[in-house]
Amino acid sequence: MNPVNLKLLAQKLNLSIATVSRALQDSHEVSTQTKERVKALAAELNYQPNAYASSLRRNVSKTIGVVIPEVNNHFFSLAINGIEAVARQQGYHVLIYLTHEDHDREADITQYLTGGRVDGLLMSVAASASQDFSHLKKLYDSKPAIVFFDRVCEELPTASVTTNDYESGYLATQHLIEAGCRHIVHLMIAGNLSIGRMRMQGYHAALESHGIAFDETLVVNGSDDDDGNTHLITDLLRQRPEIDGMFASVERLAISSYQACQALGRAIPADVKIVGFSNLGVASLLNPALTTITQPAYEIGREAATILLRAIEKKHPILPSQSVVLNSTLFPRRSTARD
Amino acid sequence: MNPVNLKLLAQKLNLSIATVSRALQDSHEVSTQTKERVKALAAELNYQPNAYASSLRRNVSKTIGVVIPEVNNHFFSLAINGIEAVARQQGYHVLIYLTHEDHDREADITQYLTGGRVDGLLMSVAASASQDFSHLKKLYDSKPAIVFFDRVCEELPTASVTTNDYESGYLATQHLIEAGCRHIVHLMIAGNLSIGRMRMQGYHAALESHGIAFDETLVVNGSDDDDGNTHLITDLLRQRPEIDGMFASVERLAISSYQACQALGRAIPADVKIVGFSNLGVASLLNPALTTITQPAYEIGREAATILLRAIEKKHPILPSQSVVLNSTLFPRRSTARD
DNA sequence: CTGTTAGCGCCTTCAA
DNA sequence: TTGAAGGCGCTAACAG
Repeated sequence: MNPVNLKLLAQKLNLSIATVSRALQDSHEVSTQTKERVKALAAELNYQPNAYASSLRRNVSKTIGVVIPEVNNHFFSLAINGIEAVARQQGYHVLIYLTHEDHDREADITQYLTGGRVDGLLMSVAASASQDFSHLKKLYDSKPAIVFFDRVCEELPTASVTTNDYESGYLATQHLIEAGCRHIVHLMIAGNLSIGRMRMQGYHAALESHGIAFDETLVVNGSDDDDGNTHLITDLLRQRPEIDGMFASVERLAISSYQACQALGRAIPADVKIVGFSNLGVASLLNPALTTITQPAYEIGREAATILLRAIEKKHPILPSQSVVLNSTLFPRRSTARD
Repeated sequence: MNPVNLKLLAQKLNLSIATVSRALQDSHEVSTQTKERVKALAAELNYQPNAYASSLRRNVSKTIGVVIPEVNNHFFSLAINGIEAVARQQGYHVLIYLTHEDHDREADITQYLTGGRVDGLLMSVAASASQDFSHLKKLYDSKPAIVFFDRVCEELPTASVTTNDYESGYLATQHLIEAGCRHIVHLMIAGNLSIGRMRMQGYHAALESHGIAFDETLVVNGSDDDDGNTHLITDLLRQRPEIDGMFASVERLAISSYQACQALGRAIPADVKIVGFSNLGVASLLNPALTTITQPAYEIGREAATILLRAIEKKHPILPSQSVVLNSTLFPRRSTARD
């Protein structure tokens, strides 16, 4: 299969490569006729410019990278949808990398990404126990624009798109308190995540302002082992029958908490009330009492991509002041066909 | 920020670019000492080869593309997980493109992809009404290796990774029949999909072999509008009170069917029994009666990526005979902590 | 309006 | 074992 490149087109048309190139870019300095001729042949031969040659020459790749912990997670899926929509609209390609919450993997990935492969990066950091962000700093120094979303690395002076996590945590907890709960478990994901801290602080503050003592033993650190989490919660519920409420700061923990209650035969919401983060429409179907907090995941993706691409196009650096905080939707009931 | 490239390294080391290049590739024809020197400096300056220059020169990109309808869908999320795992392990990058079930969009995307941007392509075709695969044929002729997964374009002589859809459809329907159902709705996604046809044929055959007449009016073609689907099903259930079973060939239709029953106050499984494809663990939590068929999505992704990358690496063409059919898991109950 | 030329950064003959 | 040179395909000066 002989390659269809500018040289071939030029030969067939008795033109120079440069003219063909210009014609295909609708340059003003090419006669309308030759433009037509060139484009006609290009279409006929199904010419497609070599992206790598072009990237090499112009030093831009029209490609962004998305680095996230998992894709098998409704929040990130929806975010990718938003990212892809914006990228596509602006002619950008999207490379995807999954860290699986692994710090070393994340470091590996960011390492590769310093090679000019991407013009910019959208990132949600892995929930590693370590506080070591040296790989991110290296990446940041190297070149590409970075915008964080949801899970932020606060040590880099760049923009981020997040949700009102503190407030959500506060309201979720307050909701439980107002519903009569006095012994509220906080289910959070292990690791050192900005969002985890914020939600935790909201939980803490809500307890305090309602005169309920913070009980450290009611805080559960989940892992990425769902069954393990369910066991953890089941055991806690068994040992502490006074528990009457749970605030799950991650979707899968909300589901685990639901399963734990089922396993023990404790009724929801009669015995235990649950409020959980969930970006999955179905979760609220599980039980009308499983109150949910939904993040605007798609919009987060769109917003983050928009900020990033704007900066790339205009060659502006990205400043922390461009950060955006969106609001989660609290306590919606998923409408059924009959509402 | 001055770029760290071979030239720079060569200058600093008083070596030629060629030697530096060879040293970094562990070429046999470079002395151990200079290799050390080169690598040391490269590490110190955090040298990262320019991927585009390399791709241009070697005419391989170490990049594969994944073209799927949606990412916000457990099946595809899981598949991507599998794909990414294999790709990463073999040093490949993954570009992602979403068609949103739109034929024109799919054509656009495949058009871009003929430019040598990817060495290969994993694809699950959009559920368009049209039978027009000319864009795929063009792509196929152009160069990159293609492996289809789940949703196949049967007109291209390449490999695919699918599941036993006919059998699943048959067994699902048989399950309902054996449970006493006589008026079984088939909920399928609109469009011209290989998997839809296979599952439909299974449904059809099961009815036939159990002496139940096929009733065309019990086949519902859903769209990608979930609420619309729920309404559609609700209306059907209202008009045809004799309906006692539903087979949903897509996850979201399973959920819609559940919601429709709820809306009408029809008990599951007492009044209506449902069997549905679902790759989402939670779905079976909805109701123990919502029996599920689960595809090995992660393995499908792994398998498809493995076939593709093997072909790329060995520069073998991909043959239809390399196709793989994996088995879905039928009727599992998601185990709870207490099982 | 069109052609010539000079690279982008890298790899790979060929020659020393 | 190393260096010099050419070129992957494309773009962007600079000439004409």
